[in-house]
Amino acid sequence: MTVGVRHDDLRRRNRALVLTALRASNQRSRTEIANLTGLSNSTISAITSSMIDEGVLIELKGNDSGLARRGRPQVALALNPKLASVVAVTLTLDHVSAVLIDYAGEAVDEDVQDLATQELEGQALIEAVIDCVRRVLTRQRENGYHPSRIALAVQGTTSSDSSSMLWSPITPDENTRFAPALAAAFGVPATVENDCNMITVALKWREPARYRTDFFAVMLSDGIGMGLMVKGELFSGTQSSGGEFGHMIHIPDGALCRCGKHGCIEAYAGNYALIRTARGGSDEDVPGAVVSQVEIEKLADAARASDGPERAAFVKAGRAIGFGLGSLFAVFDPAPVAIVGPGALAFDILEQPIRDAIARTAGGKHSAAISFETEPNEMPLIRLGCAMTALTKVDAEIIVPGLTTEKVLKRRKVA
Amino acid sequence: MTVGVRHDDLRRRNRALVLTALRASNQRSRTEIANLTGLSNSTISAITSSMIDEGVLIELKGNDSGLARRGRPQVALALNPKLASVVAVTLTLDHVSAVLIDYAGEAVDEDVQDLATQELEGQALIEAVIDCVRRVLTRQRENGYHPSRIALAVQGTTSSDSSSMLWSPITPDENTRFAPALAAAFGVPATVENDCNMITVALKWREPARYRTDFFAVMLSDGIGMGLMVKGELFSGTQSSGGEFGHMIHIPDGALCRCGKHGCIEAYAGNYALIRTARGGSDEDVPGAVVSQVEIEKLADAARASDGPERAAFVKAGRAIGFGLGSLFAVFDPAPVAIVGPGALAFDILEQPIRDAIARTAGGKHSAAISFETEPNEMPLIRLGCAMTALTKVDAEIIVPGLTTEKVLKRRKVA
DNA sequence: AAGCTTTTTTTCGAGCTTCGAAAAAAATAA
DNA sequence: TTATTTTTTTCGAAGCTCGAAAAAAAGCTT
Repeated sequence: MTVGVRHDDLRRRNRALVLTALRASNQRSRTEIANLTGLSNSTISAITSSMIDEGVLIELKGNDSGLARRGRPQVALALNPKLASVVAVTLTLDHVSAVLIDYAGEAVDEDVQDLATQELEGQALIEAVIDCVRRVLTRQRENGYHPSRIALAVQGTTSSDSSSMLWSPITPDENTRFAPALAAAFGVPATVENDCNMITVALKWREPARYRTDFFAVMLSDGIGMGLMVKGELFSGTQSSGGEFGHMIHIPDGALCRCGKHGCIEAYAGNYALIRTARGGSDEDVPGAVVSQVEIEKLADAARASDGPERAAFVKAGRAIGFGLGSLFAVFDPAPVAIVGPGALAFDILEQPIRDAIARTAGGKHSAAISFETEPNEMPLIRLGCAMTALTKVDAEIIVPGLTTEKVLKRRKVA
Repeated sequence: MTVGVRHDDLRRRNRALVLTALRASNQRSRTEIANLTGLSNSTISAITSSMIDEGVLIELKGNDSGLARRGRPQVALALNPKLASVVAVTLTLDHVSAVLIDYAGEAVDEDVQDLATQELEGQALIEAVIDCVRRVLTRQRENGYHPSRIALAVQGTTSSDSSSMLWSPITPDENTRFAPALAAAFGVPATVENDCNMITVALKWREPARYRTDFFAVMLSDGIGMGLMVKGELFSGTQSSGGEFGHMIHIPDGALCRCGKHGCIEAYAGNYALIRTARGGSDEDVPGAVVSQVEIEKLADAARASDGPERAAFVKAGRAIGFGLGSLFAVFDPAPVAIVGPGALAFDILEQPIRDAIARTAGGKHSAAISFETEPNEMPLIRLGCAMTALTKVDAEIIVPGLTTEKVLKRRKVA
């Protein structure tokens, strides 16, 4: 049963609203916040003034945005970048990167490292990630940054409690418990999230006009991932990160997938599948090593040039993706689709087969109306999603009224 | 942007909590409600006493539940059945029924009518539904029932604003705008909902222990429907009722479906598909008329008796359902499944093929652990779901503090 | 049967919070 | 320098929840 609403919950909620308004756009005046939230000016005044005292917000002075109007000028409020910081870590095939981000969402410093992820056992992988984070932190310690959270994004399935990477294509190890290890190493809470989910979160922050309430983010790379935004909320699985679009079944008992099962969408549309098909391999050929981006680009160029086996491979892939989307649309209803990742570079070849397939499904009733946007470079999105996920959690601690920021931060240190 | 929380929202929320607690179990004392909601005894006392004044709640006196304990006895509170009423209407193939339900959720009177739905145009169908409702109401008017809402459940897709039936197998008409017509005829708000969604809602009310937060309700009948409960909320589509499990693609460009597309799950597992397959028809045969339940029972008996074409038909159907569930599990993660409707009577033949197929998918990792419960009789569930949906909406009007119940009811009359 | 114990329910004052109105502040316009 | 306009703060009123205390309503004891 949901628990009753007490009096301080009210203040907490409204503090959260103020924080959200400022996260969505770097700076806002009290009056703007009042209009945005529907709360009265006096309430916003009370809330912001206590948040300024706590060091959560700062006034941006001497910041007249050009136009000089009559009347007392609005004074812009902003999140205090020095209040806290978080580390957004991204672990992909052969690379790990850690970015230190201040409370206002600006990147402070970054460390990128090559890593033979496929040859690293779980513990070694964890340590490599920790090292990467440590490098940024030692470099920035003198500047007074003590991050209060670490968010890691990985390719692969993660647990719904954000503690473990359950399975990933980038390493043989299973159920790697990143979160506890990172938490222990740095004395702050840590989470592991699925990369596609982070992309989905990021799209909403970056382009709220286009990606508002309902959309699908499909990641085309070696594997096929997906993130779903449904009714304005990230839709994750009930037990895991969910959204394993690549492992919906395209052809029952069909082509061999990297996951060991047969007929998954990925077994037709993943990079390895494209290569397998284009080179005339059998559907039963065991998925090979990870394909370089250059190779896929060559394949795409060949497909564009002539109607040979390369083009057939892309058509087969598009067909798998299209029928999969059609099935999804039957359950969720049609919604805009963002095609993210390297595969977006070949979307010109994929689009028609995808649309043709969707049109052959009941779910794709209005297939022509479905919008596809492409975004080949997924890394900035993953980082943004990670950063916003972590910062939103910091916000959740800060909104507790009566608890001064120092207390919040101290509590973190102890934990 | 979410709107700020004002002071009276607080009271409204807590009133809602009290109402929910009483809806979930017929009667509860103030102390029980306080413990359940986490609110203080004084608050519950204040809220319930004003709700009693408003006529929303009543005290059940002289109702000592046997055990005589020391101390002042708890006095049971209950929803006042006379406060309001709703009509739950169910429109299925060849039948329409309307049940008058009091505010406490008890059925008062019912009208059932045979109806040649497949031969009725939209307007005639609407009028038949209106007539059915009118019969119950005129019969009960002398007893002082003036329902404040009408909820209609139909087989088929409905719009997400609950105003129209977009498509249904029971009638050739499309986009039948039931809700405005019912609202106009009776002067109260009306909604149209998908039957499977109502079943899903009902399962949660009826067996909260088993069907709590995440489960799938699959309806096996002439068509294949589904309702999803995800994280404790009914999951409906963004534009329509969604959850069109039957029209996820099983075999791309496969068997001809009733919807006109090819390869839908329904084209293998719907009643018409079972008959088509068992009788050695081609996958391209146009789906025939609606199959009687008797005929399907005969088919099931034949399948049980010997390993002939009938059993092959059920295996093919189970395989389609299983692969579909596997794809769903990839997106939502595995969850309990309730098999509802006439098809549940043949579940003994279907279960093994379903489990076999699920086990062949990545989503069905733990296929053996997935629980299936069967419930052949769907009508009571549809009605319960309808009733609870309507009553919950009545609750939402009643919780507005300061607005006396008379005002709420008067407002309804005017509207 | 009267008083005691136990449990539930109500009453009452304190402490928050939000709101509207009025006041104060800070700029431009005249 | 004064008037005007707009933003922000201040202040009192009203509403809500809470804890403590009081009242109510039963069984238990002697």
